[in-house]
Amino acid sequence: MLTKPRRDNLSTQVTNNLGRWILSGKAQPGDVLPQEENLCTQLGVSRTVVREAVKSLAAKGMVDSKPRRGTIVRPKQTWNYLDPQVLEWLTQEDSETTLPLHLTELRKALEPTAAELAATRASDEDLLIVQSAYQTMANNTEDVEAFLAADLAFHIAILHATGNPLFIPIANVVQASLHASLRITNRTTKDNLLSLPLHKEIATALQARDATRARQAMLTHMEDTAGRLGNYRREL
Amino acid sequence: MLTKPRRDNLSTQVTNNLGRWILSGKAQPGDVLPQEENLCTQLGVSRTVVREAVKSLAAKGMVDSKPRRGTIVRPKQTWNYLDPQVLEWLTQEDSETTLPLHLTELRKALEPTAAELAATRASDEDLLIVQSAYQTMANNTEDVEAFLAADLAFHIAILHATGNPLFIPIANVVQASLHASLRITNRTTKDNLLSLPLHKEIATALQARDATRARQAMLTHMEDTAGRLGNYRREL
DNA sequence: GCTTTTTATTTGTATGATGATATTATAATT
DNA sequence: AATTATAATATCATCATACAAATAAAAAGC
Repeated sequence: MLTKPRRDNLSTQVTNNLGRWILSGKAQPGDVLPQEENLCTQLGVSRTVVREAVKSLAAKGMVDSKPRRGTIVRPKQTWNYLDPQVLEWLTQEDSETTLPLHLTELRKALEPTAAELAATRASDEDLLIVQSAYQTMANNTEDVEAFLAADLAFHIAILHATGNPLFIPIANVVQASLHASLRITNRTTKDNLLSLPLHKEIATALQARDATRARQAMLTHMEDTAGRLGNYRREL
Repeated sequence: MLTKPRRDNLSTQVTNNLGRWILSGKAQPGDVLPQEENLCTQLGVSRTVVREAVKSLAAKGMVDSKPRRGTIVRPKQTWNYLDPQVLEWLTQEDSETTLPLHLTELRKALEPTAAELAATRASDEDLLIVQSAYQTMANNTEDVEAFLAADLAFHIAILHATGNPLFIPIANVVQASLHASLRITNRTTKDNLLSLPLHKEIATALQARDATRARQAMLTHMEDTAGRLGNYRREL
């Protein structure tokens, strides 16, 4: 079974180009982007496409357009860093350095609380999904890709089980973090075996609806992740 | 000095319309939006405008367009709940009920850690901004609007001082939370006087670069906020 | 029944024209 | 000379139209 190539449409491609361009720092906050017509000729697309791409970036808080003045890059404070595409662009620029640390830092702040909330609020169905994700992890310790996919599903299920929709976008952070773990730290089968019991403890605490224990278990997991990242960095 | 009315451009207006429409639940995940041409006639705008608005919503993870199938509302898991506009739309739907609780919950998870990180990493300039925001609060206890604006600046300064850009978008949550506090709980001058010392303690801890104390001070503040919200809800 | 081909529908892209608006430059006024 | 009012202009904003491409559904072929 093949996944269709189905390349992105033009405005998506241009959005990616411009997004990466900005994230790379080649266009700094305050800078004016080339005007529409120039972008058209430079990229070889119509104004329609350029405008739709710029609108997408504007929706992510990255640019702002006005007649006569042009389209400027907004200050970084307004960028939606938790947007999946922004994280992706950021990964391609920053993956070797501080991004993994920052991702882990945010997870450490949030996921223990998420686990705590989930322990008291999760529906039986939520717990089933957590359990099932854990099983998939356990069954795929040999396959790094499949393991990490299940790992992501595990954490997403917990975020979802908080019953607080505002926790949902943190899934993007988890995904970026796991992605970094795959790309940066040469993740091995052994890593999977080490992190498995940490997840089991989380799942068990949730099943027992023990909020304190769930928080602690998640915190342990996060500290392990941070620690492994630190080891990797020390090896450089 | 007047701020110009300067009404939003059409595509922004249409984005707001559609965004609110979806957040209100009148279009559920999986539903197909009216096709472009129909939206044009219904809203009395050109296809250009409709398409740019849809692209903005797509950038926030809320819809997805495909030829022949149309534009569908994506599952809520992909919505960027931390986007300022999404939060605004959400406020207009949900402000009376659970949203303020959810906002506070997220803040409680994040801001104590932010304060902890800020205590060790803040630049002298960062601390100056925190201090200055506190002063503005202290000078404006009588003016609820001005006080809350300074309150927001205070918390944003701390998020910024973490040195971790991923914490920045949480500013949107703080803003929505304070906005709710203004609209929902009939915030008074007395509330300002009560929350002032809590902020002072945070600022002092940061100044002393005492991470543990900063975390604790912020946690106390968050619990106070949550408590006040609880009191309000009990009065209903 | 299954696969392949055709068809119809909807979004995707291109282009040209016109409108609105913010900046800059100029002129008028004090 | 400084300030304010006016006009010019560059840029994005909007509209209208045409055609292309992609996809889901229907039809045809095996």
